[in-house]
Amino acid sequence: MEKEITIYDLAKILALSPATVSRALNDHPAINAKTKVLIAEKAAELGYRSNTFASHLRTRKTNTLGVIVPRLNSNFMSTVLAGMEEVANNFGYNLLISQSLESELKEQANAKTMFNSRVDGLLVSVAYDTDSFEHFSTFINRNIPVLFFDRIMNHPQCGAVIIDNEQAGYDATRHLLDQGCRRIMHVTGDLRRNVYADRLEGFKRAIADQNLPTGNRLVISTDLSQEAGRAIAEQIHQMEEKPDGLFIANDLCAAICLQALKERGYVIPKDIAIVGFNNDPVSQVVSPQLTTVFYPGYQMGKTAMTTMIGQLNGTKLIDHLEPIILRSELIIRRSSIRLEKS
Amino acid sequence: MEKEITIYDLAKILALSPATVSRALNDHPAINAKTKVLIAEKAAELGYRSNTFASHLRTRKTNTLGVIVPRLNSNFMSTVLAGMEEVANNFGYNLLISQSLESELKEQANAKTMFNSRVDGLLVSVAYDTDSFEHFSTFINRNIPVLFFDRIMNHPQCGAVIIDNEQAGYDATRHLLDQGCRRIMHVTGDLRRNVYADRLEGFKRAIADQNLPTGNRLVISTDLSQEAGRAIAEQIHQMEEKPDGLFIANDLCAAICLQALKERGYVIPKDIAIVGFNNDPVSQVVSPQLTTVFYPGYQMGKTAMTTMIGQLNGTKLIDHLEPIILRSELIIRRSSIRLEKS
DNA sequence: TCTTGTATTGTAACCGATTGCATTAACTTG
DNA sequence: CAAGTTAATGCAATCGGTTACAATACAAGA
Repeated sequence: MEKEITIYDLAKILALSPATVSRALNDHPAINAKTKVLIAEKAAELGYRSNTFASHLRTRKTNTLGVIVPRLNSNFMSTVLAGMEEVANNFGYNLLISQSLESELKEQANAKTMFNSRVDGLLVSVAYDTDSFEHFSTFINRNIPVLFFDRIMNHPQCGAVIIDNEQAGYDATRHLLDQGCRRIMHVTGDLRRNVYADRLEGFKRAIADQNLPTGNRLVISTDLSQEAGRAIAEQIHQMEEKPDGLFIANDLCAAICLQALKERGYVIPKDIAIVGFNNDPVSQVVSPQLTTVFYPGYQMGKTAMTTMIGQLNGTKLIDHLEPIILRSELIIRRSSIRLEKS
Repeated sequence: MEKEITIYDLAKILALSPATVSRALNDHPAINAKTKVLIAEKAAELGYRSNTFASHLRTRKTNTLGVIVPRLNSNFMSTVLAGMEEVANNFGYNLLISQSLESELKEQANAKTMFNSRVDGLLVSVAYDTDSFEHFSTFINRNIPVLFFDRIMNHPQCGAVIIDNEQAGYDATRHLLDQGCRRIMHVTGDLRRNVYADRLEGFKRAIADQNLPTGNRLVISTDLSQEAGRAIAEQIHQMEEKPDGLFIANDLCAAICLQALKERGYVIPKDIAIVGFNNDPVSQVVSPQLTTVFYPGYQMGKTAMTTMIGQLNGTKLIDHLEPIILRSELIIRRSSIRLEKS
């Protein structure tokens, strides 16, 4: 079990040439079926494993895909990754995963690492504060496919997998309106990110549909952190005209806010109805349980990876790059129910 | 920006030999400082990037480390990974991350992939149901270092980074006892895993210290899932002699259980005091907030990675493999406070 | 001046798999 | 039976760095 054995060893033992061994192992049609079996058996017996570096060096393919996400520690992201991994594994691809920790700088560094590792493709959900596209152009210029998911950048040569955030924002807001809310506040993230900008659009459309004022006074852009949740509660507490509905674009932030509001004596949902986003486990743990939007993470991961691999194999056309839109769904729980169903 | 340039190109342009270029780029001492600068500048100018495969093929090192974790989607794990990534990046290592999803089979498949990718080292937190060590021996046999963290396997040739779970279990239980609990139930995971077995030991020691019976009737082994949390609440509800304290080895499970108990009319902590484990964000979102044990995830990731890289560089002795024990800390919150401090 | 030492650079053989271009053997066909 | 096919295998160059072992140049010491 010590020395690594190569196709040359196999060739020598079987009195064949390395070329034949190589072809046999790759199931090349020109090789006799019996020879293939013979070689395969010997390879298994001796514990042969292909040296991927020699192979990559020669073929100029790494069978490795890079994935850059803002953070790993959300239920959503790790579910996405599980989906990606499943598909990637099935197709014999490895995943090089890294987190940008919501910083463009780190994201650039990660991209550079991926580039130097010569990934065959890159899947990205961009950081909070990313403005530049430059660290991705590097890939585009070398014809390495880049696919965005969830938090996307618009670029004609990049694919994208998303949910319909505008519609989800609309549905969430509409639900609050249906529950009788007339003064709805929306807490969102960085509006450079499509997910937040789109949800805001949906929010505005729902408000406008009811002929209510759509001013920006009730829209607050934060980093959606736990601290932000607390700060929002405090801010509401200080307001003269308090909102009666609250749509927060992140469950954990919403849950913390909900709790902080309760501590200040507000009754949820009577005083303020709340809707979150993502269907994170926390949404089921707060009381009252949080109404939220289900995000199909696993599906998103699978779809993104399938698309990427399809593109690499040339199965999918490279120029057909309409974003792929997955379905999300409003999950209604007690934090927003003010009217019993008639 | 199209063609990849190599050290041969650089050599030709600068009228030097490839060997000199290679050495210069690797900062070899034998190369004249001025030559180095010259080469470095030209390399930068032309956008040269080293072909890692050629390099790996020759050096038989991949500069890639494998990480296998049960799941990515816990606050704890992603924090650990962030710590690992930081250190790995600093030392120029890449990370190949995969999740076993708590299944030994998947873990074995992951290990195999890692092996075939020729990782220089492997960091593992083992799955729930892993019994066999075989998929790790493969590495040991080839002298590839394996380091366990958090959920470890005992093996003389493997390093380990853990917290003192026994002590943490003791502290948690002791706290409940100090709050007047006399009938404490412990909900734990698979006892083949050190983290759960050790916490149970601590639990038993604390109970025994008070001369209370340490029978196993009040110890329940589950998968610590959300469903398990609900099931436990139901089970307690059915019991004749109900516990007055509950120590659950996982925050999310504990939070769900707490809520389910509340729904059945129990008052927390008056009827039942509850302590969780991990200091997951959910612990701050339930009400009352959950007493828990802080787990130094980031630190654990950094320590594990530093140890691994030290071993690879030969800085650390390979046979000095005492487990490294990090400090954890009981965080007391309202879910367990029955006696005001005197 | 000749020898020895030091600093710097070059030569060429690897690492292990892949693949275009033969080559050989076996089989058809006229 | 010769010529032409087809099937199976081999030869050798290639991918791009790395590194043991020279080779060269120049300075210092004898």
